[in-house]
Amino acid sequence: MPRKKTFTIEFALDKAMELFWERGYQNTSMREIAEHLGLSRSSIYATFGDKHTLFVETLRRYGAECRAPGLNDLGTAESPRAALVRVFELAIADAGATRQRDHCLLINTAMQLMYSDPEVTLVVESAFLEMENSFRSAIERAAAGGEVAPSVDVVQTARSLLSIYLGLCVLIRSGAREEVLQAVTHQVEAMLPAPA
Amino acid sequence: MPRKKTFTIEFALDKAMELFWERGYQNTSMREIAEHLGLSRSSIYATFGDKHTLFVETLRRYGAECRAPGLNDLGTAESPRAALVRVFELAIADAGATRQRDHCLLINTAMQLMYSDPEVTLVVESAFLEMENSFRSAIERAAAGGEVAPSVDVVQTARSLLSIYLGLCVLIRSGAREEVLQAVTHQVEAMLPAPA
DNA sequence: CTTGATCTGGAACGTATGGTAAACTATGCC
DNA sequence: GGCATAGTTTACCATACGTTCCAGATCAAG
Repeated sequence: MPRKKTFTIEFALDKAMELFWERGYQNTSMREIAEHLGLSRSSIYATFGDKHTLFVETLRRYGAECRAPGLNDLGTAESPRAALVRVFELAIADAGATRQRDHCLLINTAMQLMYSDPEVTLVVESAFLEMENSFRSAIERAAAGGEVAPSVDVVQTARSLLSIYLGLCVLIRSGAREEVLQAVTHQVEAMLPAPA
Repeated sequence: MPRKKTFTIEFALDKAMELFWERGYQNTSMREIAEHLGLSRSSIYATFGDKHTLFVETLRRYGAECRAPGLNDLGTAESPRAALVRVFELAIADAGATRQRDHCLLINTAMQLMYSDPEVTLVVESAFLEMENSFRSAIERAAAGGEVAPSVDVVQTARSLLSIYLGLCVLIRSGAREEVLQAVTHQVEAMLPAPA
């Protein structure tokens, strides 16, 4: 009996994400989202109920699907070490291409909404944990495959890589020079030395 | 002839900084600032003219005076290496003490206002560059004093430390567990190995 | 004490925002 | 074809914000 929706929620989330990503939560109004989506605000409110929950939904989708470029290949790559380094190189390369856009919506969010938003905090926390775990298992695989020295502390290195990656995102956003970003990549390589 | 101001601009900037620091730019209203300062809005507008310029002024003061805790000691410390490590330890320690408050207003700002604010971009960029330079000269001094191996690439390590520090701030903000933060400190130590 | 400049406080303005209510429209079942 | 259901739209509301204006308070010089 009912009328059918003229859009899928996935499409709406993706479109909304584009704006949140580019401008941040506070800087994106529901009007802009509606316009960007080609709908009126009420439809969005009817579907998602709230700007905040729309954003959380967006965040969840981002955390589930996108994350950092190259991160999803970590588990399957034949050379885990190369895949690890590639995560950082990709972040830098993409930064050059699309300057405006920070490449980690999660970090963006972490800095903006952590103030008093437990729901968002949870999503960000778990996303970071997942990144840490991706790094960890990749390092383990690399060690098992003889790509990195067994003396490397897996857990500590994974956590350090996470920290470096987040810092790299901040640097990119702040418009740091290419050489600075490259230094970070080299450091990542140095943190994953070949067996003696 | 004129009446005297009932507050110093330094005091006002410090007070305003407290709020901007805790809540970010967008989340801080001029009304809150006025209340926190014990003044009326007009006085603030008469003195600073604008929310934006007030913020930039605040940023400049922060960049000039505070920066990261422990960073100012880098140049004078007898043990530059220990001072370097201490910068990271302090960030973590302070994080435990005052949870709410991110310890780098600059990062906060970088993530929030970089979208389209060239003035702010400039301040943040130069502050990061200054941090990089502080790290660099400390590493140089440490190498000269025999605290770290001469094989350490000074420039690359300084830049990596900057990235790690920024990432650490994000992690702190995101409520990361103590162990994760500690891993970062250990990594910093590992990046500054003693001479063979 | 007067004067004149400056500062202060509060009211007020215009705007933009998140959110809502009610009218309108399309869909599918009887 | 009617009718109920759900989606979409238009118009609207209340609020909060940055900012400005104006009357009154406060000081220093003459």
